[in-house]
Amino acid sequence: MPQTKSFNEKIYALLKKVPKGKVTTYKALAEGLNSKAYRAVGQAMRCNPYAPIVPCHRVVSSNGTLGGFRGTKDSSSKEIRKKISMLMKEGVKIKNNKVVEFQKKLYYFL
DNA sequence: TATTTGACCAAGA
DNA sequence: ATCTTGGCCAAAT
Repeated sequence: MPQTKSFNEKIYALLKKVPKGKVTTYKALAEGLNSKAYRAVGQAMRCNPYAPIVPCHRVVSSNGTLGGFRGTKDSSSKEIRKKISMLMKEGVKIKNNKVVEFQKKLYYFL
């Protein structure tokens, strides 16, 4: 049986697997897929092309930053701000655009 | 089919 | 510390 699902779909599946209150990084997702397509991951999340089933707000950069579009360093985007609020509500605190103890809240796929 | 892009990462200056 | 460069991969055009 060939893999009918694209990489993107796998990413969504993995992201869906992440429990709330936890975060993951593009890298971790890629690694979970046995690939290094950090970029492809972000590219896929670019706009949740698949549905609200993909909690992109739970995805952060390897640096612990929100990642968020390369210019969104000050949470300019309201969407991002909203995501931050959601994370805070779930237990993930954000400080200075960075996840507090992000490494501790990181969800490991491996 | 080829080129461009993109919410990345790591290292170098 | 910030900025630039190179590299990586897949999806979109």
